Amino acid sequence: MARKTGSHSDITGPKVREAALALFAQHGFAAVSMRQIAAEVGVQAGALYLYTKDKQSLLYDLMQAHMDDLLAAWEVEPKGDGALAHLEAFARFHIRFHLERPDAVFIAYMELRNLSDENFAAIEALRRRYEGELEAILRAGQAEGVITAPDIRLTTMALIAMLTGVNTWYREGGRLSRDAVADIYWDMVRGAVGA
Amino acid sequence: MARKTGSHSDITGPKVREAALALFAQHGFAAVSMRQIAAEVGVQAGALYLYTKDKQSLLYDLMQAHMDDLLAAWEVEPKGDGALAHLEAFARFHIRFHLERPDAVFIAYMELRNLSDENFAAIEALRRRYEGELEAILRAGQAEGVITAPDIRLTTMALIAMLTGVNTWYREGGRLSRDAVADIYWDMVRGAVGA
DNA sequence: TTGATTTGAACAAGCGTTCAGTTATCAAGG
DNA sequence: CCTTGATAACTGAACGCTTGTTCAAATCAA
Repeated sequence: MARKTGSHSDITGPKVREAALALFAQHGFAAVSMRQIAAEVGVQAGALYLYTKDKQSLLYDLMQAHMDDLLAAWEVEPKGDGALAHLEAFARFHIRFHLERPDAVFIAYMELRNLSDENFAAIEALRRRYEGELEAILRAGQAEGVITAPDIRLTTMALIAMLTGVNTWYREGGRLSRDAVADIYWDMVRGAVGA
Repeated sequence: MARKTGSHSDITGPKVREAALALFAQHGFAAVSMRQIAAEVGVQAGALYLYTKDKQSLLYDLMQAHMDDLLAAWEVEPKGDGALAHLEAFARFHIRFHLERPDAVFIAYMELRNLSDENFAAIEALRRRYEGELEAILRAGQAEGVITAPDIRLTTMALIAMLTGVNTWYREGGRLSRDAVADIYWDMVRGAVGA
């Protein structure tokens, strides 16, 4: 039976994932060794295998948890009435959510090629589900006649790239607050879809 | 005196860079070994060191060559009259140039963290020069009163992210031709800057 | 005492890089 | 046209180190 209090595994487990997340984001999955992760946690390399099957699973678990968080958070996000309000909610949500966890976002975009085939397929499916959310909003907007876009699928990809791009340059404590950035990006999104 | 014809180094040198480009793009810099590159070229690992100082320089040379190509190609690109024509030229050029060399683009975006500090600074400087080109166009457009953007620097980053994003989903022989994609993206760019 | 947790050493394999030695290629001389 | 000598191009083995992973033994908390 698992120990309730004072159990180290309840502490070490999360610490392993946190350390792996930070190190993978900084140096890249392939460039980080299990010994580096272990050192960050304060443990010997062998102990990591009590918390992960292998290095590949460690990466996959991080990415999967991130995508699950993303989809779950969007599901409960207030969305307002009408396609345009829906679109604004999505843009603001996307920027906020991604700026709150830059390491996980970085890994989810950069380390796809280090996943095994099955793991890659699983993550890709989650990503497509998220893209599908935006795509549905745009189609609704088209049906309502509040947006004009010649190719919804293309617009979806363009908007996601633009919004995710914030992570590449935004620095905490910089010129603009997150809300100010979201305001400006929402304006650009609206313009791009002709609304 | 260097031999003129039949010299293998004139062939092997480029082959090394081509193989490294393809392998780095597919698996990532850190995940590719010198022996893998050598095998792709059809040579033993030691022979690579006749063509590159070390693995790090190989990466840097690829990225530098790519950025130089980019800046040189934009310099000679016909740009039309007025800021709006200029902006359209940039958008179409960016998409075309990037779609023509997806491997180099991928590496230039994904492997920055595997560069040494000096090499990173050098590549970043080139990237900023390119971003500066777009930024200057947007400022001119603002001065001419043909675009409306509350923050030019932000708009620059947003547009570049959106345009570069094409590389993540475009597949040769897909639904849309490159020109069709460029048409649609140019429409979105124009909308995003309120023109 | 029990069982979860961690150590520390070991494993075979692979890493980037170097270098003495071998092979291939061309220019010059006969 | 053939041989020779020079050198560019490359091999193959070796260097010291690091890699992911396993596991018997030690340590720890309850």
